[in-house]
Amino acid sequence: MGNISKFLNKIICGDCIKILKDIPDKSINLIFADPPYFMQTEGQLLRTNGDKFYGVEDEWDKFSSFKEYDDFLYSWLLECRRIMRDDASIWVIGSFQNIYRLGNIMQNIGFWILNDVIWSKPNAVPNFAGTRYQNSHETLIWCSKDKKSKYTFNYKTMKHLNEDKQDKSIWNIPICIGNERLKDSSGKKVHSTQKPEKLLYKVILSSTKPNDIILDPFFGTGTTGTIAKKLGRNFIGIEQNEVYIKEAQKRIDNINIETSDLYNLSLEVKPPRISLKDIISKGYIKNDEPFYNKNEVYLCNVVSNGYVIDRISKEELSIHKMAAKYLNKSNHNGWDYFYYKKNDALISINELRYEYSK
Amino acid sequence: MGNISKFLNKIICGDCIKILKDIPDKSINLIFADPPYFMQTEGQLLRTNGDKFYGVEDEWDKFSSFKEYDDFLYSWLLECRRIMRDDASIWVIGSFQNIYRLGNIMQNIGFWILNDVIWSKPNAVPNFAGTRYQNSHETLIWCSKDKKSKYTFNYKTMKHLNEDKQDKSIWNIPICIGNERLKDSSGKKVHSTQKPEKLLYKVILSSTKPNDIILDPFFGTGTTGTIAKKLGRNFIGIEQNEVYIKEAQKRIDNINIETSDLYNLSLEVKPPRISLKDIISKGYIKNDEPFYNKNEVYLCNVVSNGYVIDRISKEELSIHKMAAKYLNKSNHNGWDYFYYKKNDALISINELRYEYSK
DNA sequence: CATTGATATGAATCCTACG
DNA sequence: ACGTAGGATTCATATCAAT
Repeated sequence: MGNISKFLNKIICGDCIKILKDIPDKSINLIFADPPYFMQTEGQLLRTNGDKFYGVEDEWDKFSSFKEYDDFLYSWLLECRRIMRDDASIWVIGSFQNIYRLGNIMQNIGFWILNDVIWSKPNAVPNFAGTRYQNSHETLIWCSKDKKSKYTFNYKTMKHLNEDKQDKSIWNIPICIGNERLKDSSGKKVHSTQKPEKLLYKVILSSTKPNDIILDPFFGTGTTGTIAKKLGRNFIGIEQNEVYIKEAQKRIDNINIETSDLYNLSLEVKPPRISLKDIISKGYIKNDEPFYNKNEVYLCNVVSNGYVIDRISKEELSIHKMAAKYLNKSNHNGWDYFYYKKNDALISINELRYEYSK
Repeated sequence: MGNISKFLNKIICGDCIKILKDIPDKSINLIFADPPYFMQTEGQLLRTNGDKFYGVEDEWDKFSSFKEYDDFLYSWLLECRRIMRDDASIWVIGSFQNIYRLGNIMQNIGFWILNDVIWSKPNAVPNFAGTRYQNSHETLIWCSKDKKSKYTFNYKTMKHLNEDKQDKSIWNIPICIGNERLKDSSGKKVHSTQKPEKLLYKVILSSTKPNDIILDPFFGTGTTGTIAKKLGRNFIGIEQNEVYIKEAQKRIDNINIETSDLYNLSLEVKPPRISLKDIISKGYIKNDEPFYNKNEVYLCNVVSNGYVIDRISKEELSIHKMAAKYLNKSNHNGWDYFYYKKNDALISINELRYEYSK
């Protein structure tokens, strides 16, 4: 055990579980894990023209049984949980072959599922033999440390990037091909399962803050580190394969942060928590000030205790309850609803909050 | 134990596990199960959108841990496996709260996952609090009885219904609303998680044959039975709630089979398995007959053993291997490739198979 | 240079009847 | 049970050659 700083923005070579044991307790903000899927394939698969299909034939994906695979998952997931800060969260990715092992074990350990997210692949490999539905997605599971723990979710950022609509649990992202796909000098793919950058953008952007520490126990060719750096986050990578590490390091070193347009994106500023009473007492608005709706209909007046009083019924309520009443709803944000007049111009009372807090 | 026929097209009222025990071994072609799930936040057993599940007087409400819920799943899934024919398959549906329990147990029991299918809901309920991604999908898991067992998949039917493209593991289907949604006399929905008919169409149409027996252990308001009847399949429903049973029975009785255009769809006809040798011996084509490609290029001649001999090299191969050779591929369907001449007209040899088998 | 067409390829639990 | 041979089967996209 020691200080976390010596691990920052490094790729550590070696066995994932052994290295995780060196990381201090509660030191990590986010974990992204893309473990071996334990694809139980036999023989070889031919394309419809008779060519061989090259899927995952790597040694790192071989396990003898579910038991052995489950034990492996328990080992690193337990370590992950230990090193997570109490307000950290964890993402894992898998496919139908392994995701029901992963999700089950994560629940057993005490992780609390926040979402399962479907990575929909528009250009997935077809089912050559026509024997099943084309498997055109993978599944991510996103968990907080336990049921009651806090976590980061940059809701507004994700909404903004989704054409101002609440982002959904299905993400349509092409598989990693073309220039983004790392290839060796002979043109062969370096890693059989390199993840697309867009996938990691969404994961990291939605569930971390700038300068957070993101750990990836199966670093591969470093998509997690690449995006962490582009978004101004710190990463820690763990990987056994030296070829992958070399390629990942080169890839990360080549990043020019200046060109990343998402780096300075900050939509998560929350309005200052100030009461109407504070605003009155500081003289930003006077007692008895008339309040209007956006259509300039005069509705109520300010009371010195921070409530408003209805023009006709003389009922006193908070701005939120009063706005809800006018809208015949059970609640509504009063800051967005009421306006006051200054030199005959209609001004949202919401602006007072920001003025006051300056 | 007894004959299966007494259960056919009936809704049986009572405890799912008890009733399953009465069903004979290996008698069912397909199981569709939409089980209740234990929602930890409420401490109650709920269906996949929040509807309370009505168990045998408090019995189901006592799930206080994953252990108890898992035991419940094991119980009925083991019975399901017993009553499945060796070439049967099973679908289950769930959401992130329970699907990782379900999938894990199904694998542990020995079921073999064929696909997991995502039901993408374009009109899902938004996340009002803005604390997570909108949960806009549910997950179905489709399994054969074990790794080596056969199963029905009507590939061509599904392709035909998907604009002649191979159907995918993500299905975009609106949640059940409008006229399809059953409502009681006061206009309240009868069942809060009634599944859309389109979902069951895809399940049943893709993985059963006409007259197959489909069992649904959590029948609810009978969408499974409704679609089974419309598609000329038999159903067996198990349900505890008498209100649901009454509505389901009414719904099924009202079906007019004539209105279903999918009832007579039969795209799964396979070409007759006949060898070229048979065709020669019956005189449909004569020894030494010249074969051409579709561009009328003379390539090879028929040999009496059912092979063809290349015009120039004199190499003898099966029609498939020879077609592949001409196309510089490792294999190809010879029936589609070769033509012969009759009265100067170029005719596909494929037609001979159908003529012969008439 | 733009357009068209051929070729390559990506986390895959990918055939089946018959002897 | 196992091997063999017949014969059924592919989608989206990037790249590169040809027009």
